[in-house]
Amino acid sequence: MVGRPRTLDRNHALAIALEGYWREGLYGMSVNEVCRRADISKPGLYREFGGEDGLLTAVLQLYRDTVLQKLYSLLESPHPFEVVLRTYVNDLLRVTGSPPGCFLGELRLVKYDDLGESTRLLVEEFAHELRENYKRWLERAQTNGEIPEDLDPDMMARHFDTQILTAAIGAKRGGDVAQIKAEFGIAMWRLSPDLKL
Amino acid sequence: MVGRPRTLDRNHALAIALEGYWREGLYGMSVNEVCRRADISKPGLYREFGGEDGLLTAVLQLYRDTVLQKLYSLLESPHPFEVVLRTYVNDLLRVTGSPPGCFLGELRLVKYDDLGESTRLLVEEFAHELRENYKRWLERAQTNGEIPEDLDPDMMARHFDTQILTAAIGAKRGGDVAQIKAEFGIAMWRLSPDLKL
DNA sequence: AACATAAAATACCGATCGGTATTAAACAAC
DNA sequence: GTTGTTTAATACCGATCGGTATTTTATGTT
Repeated sequence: MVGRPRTLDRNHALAIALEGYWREGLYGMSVNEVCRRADISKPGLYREFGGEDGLLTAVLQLYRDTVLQKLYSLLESPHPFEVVLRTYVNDLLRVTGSPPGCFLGELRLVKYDDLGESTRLLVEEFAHELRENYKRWLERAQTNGEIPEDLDPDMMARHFDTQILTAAIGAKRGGDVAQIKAEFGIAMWRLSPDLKL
Repeated sequence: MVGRPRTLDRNHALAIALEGYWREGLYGMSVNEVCRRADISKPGLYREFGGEDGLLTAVLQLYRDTVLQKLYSLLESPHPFEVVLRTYVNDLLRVTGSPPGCFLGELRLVKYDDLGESTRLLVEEFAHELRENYKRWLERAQTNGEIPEDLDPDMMARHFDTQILTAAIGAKRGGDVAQIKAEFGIAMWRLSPDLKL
């Protein structure tokens, strides 16, 4: 038995939702607004995603599988530490194309109760995954003698994570890119005193 | 001619509002909630403060005249750089008493259009004032030879401001204080390599 | 053509938001 | 005690939120 053919384009809706939540933030978007922009009905969205929590988990998965995966491959590349770091920061602060800032990072900053349970769990998981990638990258740099070896990798990973998030926030707020880079360079002094961004 | 005697306690309402906005954030409070907690009527609040914009400017002024002023005096104290820095960070990360985090810092992170015009201007003014205090303090430390002298004071002030804000965000989110201090120490390496917090 | 099915869209739900019109109450002056 | 003035409190406004009950529409099956 078949019913009325579906016209809802899930991938298109997800792309619209990601763009919206990424650019406007959790408090700047709403399921109503997503429906408006994606030109779908609200019951359609709820049938497809179950609710805002389900929508956000799907959106976050999309973000991970597209944006974050590329960062992970960059971190695994065999290029020198400083080259990878420079590329990473420049990718982060690039204004063209996708919205500025880090979508995952923004979700990590919202209040606990403002995320649904599934979304909150996924945010935790992806944040951990991101830090683990940082850690592996920094450990390799240590064994290559590119950064000091007397620092705990976990410590460095958390520090790098924090500073990247800080830079992303600055970029999102429209801060001067040169200024953000300069501050990032100072904060990275312990790891890479001669860093040129 | 005199009318009905006023029962609205402006200072009490302001204290309640500051506590609320500081602890719950802009998106976690509302004028309705302030009225509920302070046990005042909504028209009363609007007569006294004009609206949410007016309420927030008054609240922000109260924050500056109480919390920030104490930090300014600390920054002007004749104690050694590291002593002041240690006290400053410990005050910031102390959990007891007032809400965690920095109220001004949180307002600086909300989206542009989510603040009324007066509040936005005051946030800008107080953020500038704070950075100027940082700058004067750091310049004195430079002339005293306590921190490197080859760094631009404006640059250092912005860096310090950013890192303090980052630490405050971490504290507000209930992060481990020792961890936050450790990260702050790494970020401050350029200014004070032997910093003990 | 009649029917079952599944997705579509309209229209609604209660709650909350920032803000206000309106009415009730407490005082001084007369 | 009546009047004028000022404040307080109740009750409301339109908009928006996340979420849903209900109805319409488009298909395949019989």
